[in-house]
Amino acid sequence: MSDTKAPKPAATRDQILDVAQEAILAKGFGATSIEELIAAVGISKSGFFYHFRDKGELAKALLHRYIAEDDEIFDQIFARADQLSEDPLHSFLIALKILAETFSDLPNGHPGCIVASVCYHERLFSNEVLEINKRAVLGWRRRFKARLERIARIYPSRIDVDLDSLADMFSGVTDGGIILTRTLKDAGALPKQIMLYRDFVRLMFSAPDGAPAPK
Amino acid sequence: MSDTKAPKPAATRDQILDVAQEAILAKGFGATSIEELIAAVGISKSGFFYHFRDKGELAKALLHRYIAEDDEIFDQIFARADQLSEDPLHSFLIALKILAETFSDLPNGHPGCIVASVCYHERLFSNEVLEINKRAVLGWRRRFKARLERIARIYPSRIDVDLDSLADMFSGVTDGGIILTRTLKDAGALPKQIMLYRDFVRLMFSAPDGAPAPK
DNA sequence: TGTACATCAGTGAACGCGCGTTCACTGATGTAC
DNA sequence: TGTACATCAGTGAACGCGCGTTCACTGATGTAC
Repeated sequence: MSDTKAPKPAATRDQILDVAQEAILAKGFGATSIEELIAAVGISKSGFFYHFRDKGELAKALLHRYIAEDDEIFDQIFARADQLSEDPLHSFLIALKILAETFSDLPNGHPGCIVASVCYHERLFSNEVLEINKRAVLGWRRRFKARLERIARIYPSRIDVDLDSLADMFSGVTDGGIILTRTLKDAGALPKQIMLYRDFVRLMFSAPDGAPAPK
Repeated sequence: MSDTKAPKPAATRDQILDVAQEAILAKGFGATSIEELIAAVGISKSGFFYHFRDKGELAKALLHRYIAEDDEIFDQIFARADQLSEDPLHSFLIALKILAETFSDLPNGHPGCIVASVCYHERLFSNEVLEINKRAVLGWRRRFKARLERIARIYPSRIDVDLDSLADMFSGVTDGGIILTRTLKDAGALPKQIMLYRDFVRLMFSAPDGAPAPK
């Protein structure tokens, strides 16, 4: 169930996951064959089935890895933002800025979101995988909602808003921004969308004169 | 090149497109077989190839149809909103409300966006199809930007914002909202996200006291 | 009105390839005593 | 230190099925004269 942390990095397995992720984000799960993965990694087909019982287990492992990496990025960025400001609103705005810059630095734009890919292939996956996907989005909601609640406790909001939805909006804007970036072939689209989300939060919790102000 | 409008509705062709759209949004293009489509429609495989030269042409036709239907919905909703208010901001806010309600009325949530699906299968498609996809997003940008410009001419904006990106944000929030709806299995997620986008626009162009006000 | 031909909307059979999966096996390394 | 066994990280061959595509053909309807 849980990914046991191997002491050795199991390089081959990770290589399979790497090429699988790239291929799946560009062609979809159904159009990505085991054959092409092993050709890229340089192992035999049986080598693949040594690491994964079947193709579905590859999907599950990919999703687990993606979510874990994502969580780590958020942990780091929020920790850094908290170092830079103790004010919850300012820290949140800093974190969003860092995030936008992080995405800006990817030369070809964000490579794509596995969670979004899974959701557009849902009939191919077991309920277990779909549940993992759902829990990932709920995890991001929890993370962002906690920040927004700390802000709302200090700053009066200019409008009445459901913090669950506002937290979800980050995931939505990001996944939507990735689609914009890929469709328009414009690496700048995603960071701009995140900065707009940031503008929204700033505007919502700012004093009427436009500048965010503590109570 | 252009879809010639057949006088007869060519029922079989549309049936193929219907079942193809449903399957592709749920499993992806690569995992959707011609075999299953003809089984659902009740024709032979050769019948399929009478209507579409190959599988790629099916994708192109699907995308064309989706974009055309989408444009028609926007035309109708914006026309209705313009009937209800002559003020560009109020009309825009009304249109977004109607849109959110339209999506709310879909009992199982939005069935999915073909443009997003294509973007997550880009390596499966010709440059021609990817260009059609891009033009669709640019078309939505143009449509929303025109509205936003009319608003910005009358209402002072509380923050400096790029109207292209703000227009794109609608597409992004919608595509992101669809992913939220599907992943969380919560039909309400998409309308809530659209209402948040609406809040953002309202807040941005409102007078400092919170209520939108003409100049 | 009759006849010839064209077009429309398909059918049926066959093709070769690549897919995911299984199975019996293997050589290198690790562990117990 | 030597030996026996277990585990790890794979190999190689074979499987049967379903895939997209092609080809020659067909019966019903439309059009020209």
